[in-house]
Amino acid sequence: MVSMKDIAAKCGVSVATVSKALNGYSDIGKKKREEIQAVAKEMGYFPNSSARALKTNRSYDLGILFSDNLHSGLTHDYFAAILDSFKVTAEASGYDITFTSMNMVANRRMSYYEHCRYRGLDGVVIANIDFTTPEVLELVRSSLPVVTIDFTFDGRIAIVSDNVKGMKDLVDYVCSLGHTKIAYIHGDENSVTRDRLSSFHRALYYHGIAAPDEYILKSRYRDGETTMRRMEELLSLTDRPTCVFTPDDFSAVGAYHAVQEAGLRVPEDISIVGYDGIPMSQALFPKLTTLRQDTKQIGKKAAQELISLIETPKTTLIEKCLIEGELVEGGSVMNLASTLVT
Amino acid sequence: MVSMKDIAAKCGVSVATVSKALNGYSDIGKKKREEIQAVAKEMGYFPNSSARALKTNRSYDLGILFSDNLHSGLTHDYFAAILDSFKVTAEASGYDITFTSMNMVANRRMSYYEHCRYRGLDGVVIANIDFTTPEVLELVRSSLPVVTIDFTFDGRIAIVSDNVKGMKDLVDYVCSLGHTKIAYIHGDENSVTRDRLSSFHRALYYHGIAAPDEYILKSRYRDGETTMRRMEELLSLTDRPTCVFTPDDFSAVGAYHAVQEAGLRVPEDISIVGYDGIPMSQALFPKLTTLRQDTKQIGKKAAQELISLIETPKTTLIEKCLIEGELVEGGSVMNLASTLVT
DNA sequence: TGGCACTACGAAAACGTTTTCATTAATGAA
DNA sequence: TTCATTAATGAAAACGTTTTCGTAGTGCCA
Repeated sequence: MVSMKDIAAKCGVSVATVSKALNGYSDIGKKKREEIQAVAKEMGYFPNSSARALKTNRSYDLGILFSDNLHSGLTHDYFAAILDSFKVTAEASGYDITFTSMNMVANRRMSYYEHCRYRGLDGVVIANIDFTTPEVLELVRSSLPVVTIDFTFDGRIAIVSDNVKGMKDLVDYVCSLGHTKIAYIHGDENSVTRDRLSSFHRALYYHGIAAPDEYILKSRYRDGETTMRRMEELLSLTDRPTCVFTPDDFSAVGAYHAVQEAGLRVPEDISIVGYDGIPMSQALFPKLTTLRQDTKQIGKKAAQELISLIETPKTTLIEKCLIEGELVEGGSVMNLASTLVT
Repeated sequence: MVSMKDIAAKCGVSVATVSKALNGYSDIGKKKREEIQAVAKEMGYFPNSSARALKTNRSYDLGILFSDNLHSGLTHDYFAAILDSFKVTAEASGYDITFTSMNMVANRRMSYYEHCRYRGLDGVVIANIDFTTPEVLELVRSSLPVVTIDFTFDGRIAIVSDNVKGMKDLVDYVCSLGHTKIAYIHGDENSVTRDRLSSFHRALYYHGIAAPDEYILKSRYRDGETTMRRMEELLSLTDRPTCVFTPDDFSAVGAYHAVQEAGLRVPEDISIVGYDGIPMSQALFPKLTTLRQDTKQIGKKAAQELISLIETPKTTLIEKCLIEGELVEGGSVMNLASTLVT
């Protein structure tokens, strides 16, 4: 590895001069600076991030904390898409990305926070994880720059998909097609679910509709099996809903299954809507009507805010950023209104 | 940040002693060692990876080089699953994972190789990328420990999904169900495609079948649209195949579409098989018959081999590791044999 | 000519480790 | 008691940077 010392020797200057020349300091003569830069390029010099980080306490490396559980972080379409976008934005700003885990180091399991300190990460983005564990709380309460996704902490920047508006849009759409008997199979209890559920009820209320208790069932996110069983329960009701909301696109497939098993059709016999707008949703028959979350924007915004927090903390507003999604009109919701009219 | 110096001061020993005690050297008295370790834990000491890396030239950080193209790396189910498994195995061995990109540093765009040197990565795994670009070749030809996935370089360890056996299994299965008119819409030209295509022809040959030219069409991986159009061409043939192989599960959906648009049914009118075995494939109607690639094993093996290459290079065999997949029997292939018998 | 303000550069310390080698203390043998 | 051996510890250099501060050199003005 060619170091500044080598360049200094070759140019007959000091290491300090090389450092300044390469970093564009103004107190090095133009001629000498250009000579040094030329030699550096010619010798194939590259800085050593460890040495630099050691001295400056800046690593230009961001941590991402995703669920440690096997097969729920990277293989989760929604979060994978966010991560992808986050990565693109961060890299464009000169930052690298490292996964934050609870590795072993020095014969001891490190907590997330300890891991970040160990690696000298400049900041962390947290997503898709149980935000209530002590390890996550330790990290969130630390002095490290942190941005959370789809979860809000006091005094921390949060990038949140606008579930309230998203759900309202879906309800408005479904109602506009004449549905009044609308059920909701929702996901696990958490803040996202709470937002969607209350928005669901409120939006219905504005349309003068109240969903009976037996129309509100609990499943789990990305769990097609459970959602299928809940769907079966709904189908067996004497007063069956005309439209069913599912936790997400993936579990909506379970609902499709249940309908088919019962010898019925989507949307002729019953309508189904999803949530997320992952590519798969538009590969189903019929295409799923769903709410596409703006993963690209969420990831980009998260990176921008985190970097802003790192580089210009004083001028960075600590706030909750709502990112709106977009309704995707598939063919899984029947138009009851036009049926009546015709 | 509490450093070894602080511990040394508190224990009244030298920094060298602290370092050795913490790293379990045998030439520190048991009593003193334990005392130092206790104080370190009490003071919340954690090593500084930058300082350590600077001194030892070992970062315990692995690079992963995935496609830089937006929406084709992380959001690609197959590679996301491999990465997930790689991450789990690497972290269990005390390694962190950093994305390798072509970031800007020191006013210059770094190549992949330069980036690895800059970060002092101990090794890199390369996957899902155009292996023929100069930047990738530079990396592969460098002295860095490298493991490639689904691509073979001379003198480099490669972890490769066994496409030859996988395709053979699929063909054998389909033939065992009585199919003889079998088409293959294959993906872009690359080594994976070549393996599958030649295995397809050879397996058919063993069954005494030769696929006519018009049964071999070219589409692209993960491209439902194009695959749909190819499927339409096949459906319009006077001598239509009874079974069609698609590039992968995702594009198989396009084939499903084409069949439906033509007013036909899968598998009654035409059979379809996919490749990959991603979760989505089992959410289709009917469930797709496909070959599930063992992503968990591929990722795990890649991590194991890479770490072995780093830690014990002399005893590490440079070889191509074939990972077998598993046939997933969905409902998308019609049993022509039993139809005849019954 | 002396004084002053710049400009351009270098010496050296520091960041937190690891590791070599020397040194001291303790132990055992004679 | 003395010498040799082993065990335990520390001093110091080194890794590759950044950054502070000092110092020559230069030009300018009075």
